[in-house]
Amino acid sequence: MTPPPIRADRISGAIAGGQAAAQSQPGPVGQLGTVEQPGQAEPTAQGKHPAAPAERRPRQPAATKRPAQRLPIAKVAVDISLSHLDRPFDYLVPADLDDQAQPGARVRVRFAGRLVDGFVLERRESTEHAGRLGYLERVISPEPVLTDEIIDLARAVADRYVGSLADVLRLAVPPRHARAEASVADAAGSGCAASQGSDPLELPAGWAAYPAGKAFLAAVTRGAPARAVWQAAPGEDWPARLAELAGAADAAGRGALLLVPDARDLMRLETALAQTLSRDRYVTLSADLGPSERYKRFLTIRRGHAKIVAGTRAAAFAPVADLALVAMFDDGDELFAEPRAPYPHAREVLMMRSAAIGCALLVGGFARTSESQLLVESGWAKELAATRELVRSRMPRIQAQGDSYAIGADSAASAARLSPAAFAAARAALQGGAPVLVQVPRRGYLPALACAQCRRPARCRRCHGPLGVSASQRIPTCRWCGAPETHFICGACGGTELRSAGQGAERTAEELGRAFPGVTLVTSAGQKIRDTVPNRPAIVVATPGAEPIAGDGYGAALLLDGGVLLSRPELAAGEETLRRWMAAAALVRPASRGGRVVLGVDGLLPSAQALIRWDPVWHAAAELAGRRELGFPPAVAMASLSGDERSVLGALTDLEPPDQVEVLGPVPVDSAPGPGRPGESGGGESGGADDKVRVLLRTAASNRRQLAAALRVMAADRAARRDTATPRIQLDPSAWL
DNA sequence: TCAATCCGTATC
DNA sequence: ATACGGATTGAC
Repeated sequence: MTPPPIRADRISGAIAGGQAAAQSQPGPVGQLGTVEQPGQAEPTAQGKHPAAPAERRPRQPAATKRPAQRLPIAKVAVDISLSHLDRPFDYLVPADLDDQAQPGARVRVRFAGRLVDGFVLERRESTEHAGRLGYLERVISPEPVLTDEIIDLARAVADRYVGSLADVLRLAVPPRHARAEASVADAAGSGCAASQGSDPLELPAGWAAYPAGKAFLAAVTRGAPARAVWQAAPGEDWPARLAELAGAADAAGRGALLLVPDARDLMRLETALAQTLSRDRYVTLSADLGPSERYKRFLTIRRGHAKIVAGTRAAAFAPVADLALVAMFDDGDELFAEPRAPYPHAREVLMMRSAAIGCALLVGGFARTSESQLLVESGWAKELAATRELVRSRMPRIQAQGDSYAIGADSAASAARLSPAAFAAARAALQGGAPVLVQVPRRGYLPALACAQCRRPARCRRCHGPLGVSASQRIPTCRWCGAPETHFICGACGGTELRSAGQGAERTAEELGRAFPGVTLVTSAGQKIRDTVPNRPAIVVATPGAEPIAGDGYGAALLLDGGVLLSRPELAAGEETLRRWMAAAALVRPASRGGRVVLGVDGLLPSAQALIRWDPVWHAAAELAGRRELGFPPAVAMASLSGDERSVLGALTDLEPPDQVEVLGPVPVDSAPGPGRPGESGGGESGGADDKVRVLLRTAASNRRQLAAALRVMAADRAARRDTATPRIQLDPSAWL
């Protein structure tokens, strides 16, 4: 794809230097043989150094090294993250490595005097490099782990997120495991026809429930580049739906890539795939497989043995052959955001991939993200949602009960801080022989500020960033632009009082146990997560994302402490809350079979309204409209520069931004959590040494490429200089403080 | 006049 | 990051 931009002055400098050094003209291969061999290079001054006595090491006899007859040049991507070195370098392929050094192979090369790893990107007949070429040092493995498609994809992702190709390739290619390499059969079974595959003419009932479902399934069968945003109906067996699409691709002899947030969802999907496809047709891929198994499966995919791949976020780069479909479920899950540089989001990777190769794309979930909504509104993707009638027939009865619990009445309920409605719904379900799901929020949210009157997150009046109070400040301050707020007025209700949000609300399983004596109590949270619960009366306490599946659906779900979720300062708090509620409510039986959901917040809140009406599209449209108005992603493009003050301010000075870029900050941010670096500075005299700051750059979405390009030039420029650190650059970061 | 050192720059 | 080249400085 597009090569990284390089400053003109650097290019001319390189050419001038090269010409001065080069004796032989850059030219056809035949002349390359005349290039001076390493062994004949004039001796350096090393032998005269007093500390190192004359030690003339006879180097490898040069005569044996000759370039390969055909395509003697290898373009190599070296494993170096520095952005000014983020381009291919040419090496000579020694004749004896000719067979092995094929495109996609891992190699080792001498680069700036050091041996570094790299990948052969392509073989060429000639070079454009004016200087002297070195030879490939060795081929680590002839296994072509990279395909042209993945190389292009990785380059595009690196450009999009202002990262280096090396960084993206580290995400895309699992570490090599030699034993695994030997154990995977070699025969590329490209010829094998679809094994069983469902008959494409017989439409599965599942997709037929969606007006556009048939058309989408047919498009996948046909290999057409259809793009859809899917809102799963309540109670939907989404793994089965994804498996059906994969089956359609398989029946057509094509590949499919299905992504889910975590290993637990992957297990469910694998179970569904097993019911649709024979075992040798698909492979699952996740980080928790361990290095050997992970690499083994990667090779299985690369060698074309399995063309249906299901996995977690890193599988977005899996080298699946002949893709007809890329799909993901629950795209709002934060696990789809890669935490390592350059922080690509799997949704974006799949979008880029489908656009590049012209395959179908499906982004789905029970809820809808602002990002998906933008895809629909911009016309890039079509809507794939069930009719209102079908939704109504499948959804449970949902009511909101405010967050004023237990007005005197039932002492058992009040002990568990359950509202009477919640208590009644739970009791009815248990009496009907069904399990009850109780969703409680995870602990440990950051303290933030909310309007005391309406409890919405308090926003900065200048840039609409979240207000917070840190330990050092007394005055509420914007976490984005740093503006202090002394006279808060709530933009939503006009309230002027602030309260802290996100404190307190913790409910334990024991409390609930006391409220329902004699009922089986199950918890699913943190490390001990339950996958399923039997169809028997039980109280199932789970944190969001850890809800077990109930075979016949839950009789009721109590969604507690939504207020805590809603008042989180994150940009997507409302959206995220609805996503979690819907994921839980989707596990409950339809109202016609007695299914009930009780929501522990004020029913007038937009997120509550969206749940009660099961209308995630309405919510997403409103959310996106709001973000347009306030200038939030994904309506705009944002870049975050963070690091120590010197690097951030320096980067800001060096940056030549395109027009219409707004700079927010810099503001101090709490130093990143995680393993701290000991021994950074010796004299701990001034506490300001590790101060981290951040600036946000905001511009129109249509300006994103230009902003990314300008950031890349800045980063390359600073990396090339000594003594100038580059801050961490994140484009459209998905986590907001 | 030579060598040790400092900068700046490229890294195939 | 290093490693190299060219310029600069310092001592004979």
